[in-house]
Amino acid sequence: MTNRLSDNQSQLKSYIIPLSTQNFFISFVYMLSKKTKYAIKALVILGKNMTQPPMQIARIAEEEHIPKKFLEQILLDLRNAGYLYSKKGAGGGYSLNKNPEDIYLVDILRITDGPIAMVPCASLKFYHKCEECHDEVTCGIRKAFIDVRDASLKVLSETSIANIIEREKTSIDLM
Amino acid sequence: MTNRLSDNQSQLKSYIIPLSTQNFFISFVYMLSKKTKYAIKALVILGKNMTQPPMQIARIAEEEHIPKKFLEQILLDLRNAGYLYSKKGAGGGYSLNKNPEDIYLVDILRITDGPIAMVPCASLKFYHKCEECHDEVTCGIRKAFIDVRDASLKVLSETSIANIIEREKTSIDLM
DNA sequence: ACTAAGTCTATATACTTTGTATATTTGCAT
DNA sequence: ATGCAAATATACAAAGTATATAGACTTAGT
Repeated sequence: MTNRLSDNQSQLKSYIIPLSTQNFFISFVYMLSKKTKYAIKALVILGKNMTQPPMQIARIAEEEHIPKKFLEQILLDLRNAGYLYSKKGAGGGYSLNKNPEDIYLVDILRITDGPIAMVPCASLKFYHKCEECHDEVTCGIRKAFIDVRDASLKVLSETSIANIIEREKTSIDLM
Repeated sequence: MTNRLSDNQSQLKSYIIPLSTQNFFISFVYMLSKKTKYAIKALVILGKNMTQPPMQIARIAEEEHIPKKFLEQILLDLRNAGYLYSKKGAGGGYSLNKNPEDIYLVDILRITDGPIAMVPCASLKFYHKCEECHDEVTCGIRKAFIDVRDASLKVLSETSIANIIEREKTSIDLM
């Protein structure tokens, strides 16, 4: 095993490819959707608005640079999930239906983007079988991504809208 | 703040929406791409093949039910990144260029899917500014997702192809 | 020289997200 | 009661991306 390796290692030299021919199209798609970003932003701004009358979609859209019609749909989802209160008619608008301390990132993500796990077979709330999978019970990939899910789930379940608002008061330069 | 809340709470009842009208189109897109899944599978099968001669693309494709032409591109990426050794001509094929113990999920993801973080402004290797961001230094969302990134990064940096192969020998029913 | 493999570039297809348009409903204010 | 302000609902258009396929080229073994 190891002699094969060192053999390969030495032969590799002739296979070094110049950077210019590498594929630079990076996929950013498994990242947070704009929908989710907008949702968090709306909840944050409404969380800061707790003592005020309901805030209109138009105003949130303007302040956060979100397309109004798109935001409407997002707020509707959050409302149907019980996180927002809405009032129609003149003087109407949206406000939080829970305390900012009680709205966690994990809840929002599940409403707007769906599963937290990176593979469907590792999802708690949106589980479904991977098509290509030979045997899910022994699948090592699945096990690895269950661990990943647990790690990110922990953070997402501990971070509330209130936390985010609180943290906006301090600066960071750490990365 | 709290009296407004309880007020909202009581008014909510009239706003309960039947499930049937809710949006059931769940986004599965920020999940692992097929490209990455195929990459991991290929590395795993090659990891089990360490003592054998190079394995042909066609064979990997067949065993793992991966479209051959698509797999070609993926293996090429992995090879250009130094993880695979390839040999042309008769008797050619692919083999690992590192020990399975030394190939980590985080490396593979960065080659095939790009960033680990869920927002570009929280990415270590693929950082770029969020367009919509007012002030990155105080952004609470960014801070939260730096924490998420660190959590999943830890697991992805600890899990190697060898770990995955090892774990395939045991069953789990835990979720 | 022939054949078996990987390499490279371009392009087609399908699917999602993102954003827009239009019509409708609800409720406040006068 | 009427008009206006706001949310609700549904459908659809636009843009972008992943996924897959095609074909010509290069390299190496026999």
